[in-house]
Amino acid sequence: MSVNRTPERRLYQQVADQIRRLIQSGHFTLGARLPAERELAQQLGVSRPSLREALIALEIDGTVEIRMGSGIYVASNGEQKPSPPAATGESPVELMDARATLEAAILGLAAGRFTQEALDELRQSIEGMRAAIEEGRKPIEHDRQFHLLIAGQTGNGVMARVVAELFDERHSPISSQLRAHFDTTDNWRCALAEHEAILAALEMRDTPAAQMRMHRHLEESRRRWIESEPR
Amino acid sequence: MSVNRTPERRLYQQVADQIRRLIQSGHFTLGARLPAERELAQQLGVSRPSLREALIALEIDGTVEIRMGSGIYVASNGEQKPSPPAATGESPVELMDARATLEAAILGLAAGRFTQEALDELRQSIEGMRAAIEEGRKPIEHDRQFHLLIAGQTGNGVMARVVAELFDERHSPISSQLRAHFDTTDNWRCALAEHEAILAALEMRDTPAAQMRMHRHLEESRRRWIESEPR
DNA sequence: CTCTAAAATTGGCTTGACCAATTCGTGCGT
DNA sequence: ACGCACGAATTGGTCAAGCCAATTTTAGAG
Repeated sequence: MSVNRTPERRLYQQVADQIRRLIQSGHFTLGARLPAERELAQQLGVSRPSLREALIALEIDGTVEIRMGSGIYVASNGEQKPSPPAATGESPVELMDARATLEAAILGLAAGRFTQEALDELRQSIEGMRAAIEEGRKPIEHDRQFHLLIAGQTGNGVMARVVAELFDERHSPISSQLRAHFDTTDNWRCALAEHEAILAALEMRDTPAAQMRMHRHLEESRRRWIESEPR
Repeated sequence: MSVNRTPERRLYQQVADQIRRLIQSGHFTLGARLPAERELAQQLGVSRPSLREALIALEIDGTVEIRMGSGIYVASNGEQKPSPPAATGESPVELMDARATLEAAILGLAAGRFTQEALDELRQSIEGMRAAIEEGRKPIEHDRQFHLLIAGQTGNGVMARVVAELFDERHSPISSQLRAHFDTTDNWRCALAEHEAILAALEMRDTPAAQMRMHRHLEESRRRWIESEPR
């Protein structure tokens, strides 16, 4: 059962795939211990360092569990990570709805923590956005900064990361290319006005209003996105 | 700039983290080529096979791009996949706080959409969890199913994916390994009771109570996780 | 039958070597 | 002076062998 080597992929990837196939086919059962490194390398016809590289890939994706001195075990059900997240199959509607719900909740947490300095940073982001629009540029970075400044006020890196990831999905190079005509000056002006409304609510310490406005901003952004969809 | 070796983690993980830190600090800029393998191994004070193992981890998570004969390049913006939480310095506290806020918000959206069938599925998940606990097994899959059934009620794939990803970070193979003694039967019984309380609130159509209980469940889970941290 | 210690087995990491792909430098021709 | 081709150098890919450390297994003594 040697590895069928092909030049297109690195050997560790091919070995890792071979081991995954052996697990999926039942040759190695869940929870069972694999042959020792030296034995498995020999069976697969590769060197021990190459096998170790493959095992690292399998450890990272949760397929196996490696215990020094004991052996390599097929991870039990539930420890394997799901397939890498891909925005394929997920519509812009779902993405923007999720952002609306999640960012409104995050804003609710962050609202009580805004210092004057943080409000000033939001103001600067808005002014930068305004200047970019007037120069005919796309203020994507200012848009991103605005959302991340808010998420950052929670002091929670996980929330900030989730907001950043969802924002980047909204503005991934592929989705941006497919909707180049979406980024009109009028649409950015609308977004700017919505950011200003959010900041005004924060300055008034009106958390419910800020949340409602953030929710509305993202629903409006969704509408602008959908309406730009080619027909 | 040698790697500060610690016995708790594999050397390749420590080397990969060190390289990530060098990138984040600007020592290696985006798009730039890293020193050659032999040079970098020497700088970090490890062997070349150990460095290669680290590079595989970095290749898998999208941090670097490896080109045979040419070199190792820091992936440009947009190519980097989200980092595993341990690598980004995100604490379990932040992860669980984020889950508490986000899943309570998602539950608020989902609460009005629960059919009797969906409530029955939640009940089945709880019964399966109870049976697993009584058999001395870790009901991780039932735990995951419970949270994903709720997120799935929103009909929004993005929300479901975010919940799944955050759940899997909580239960990644690495974090599970480091806290093997966390998964006690008593702790799982507490989690089961909390799941039951959430379901009871949903059955009573009491959305605020369901949200409050979900929030409390995840804060309790965080407390159980933190208290299991070795001192 | 139990316990302890040694041996064996296992993974972790290193050194060193050779192969293959890419890049760079040099020399020659136009 | 520029372009092209070829060889050298540099780069990553893979391998063999060895030693260290943790865990498991086995054998012997009580």
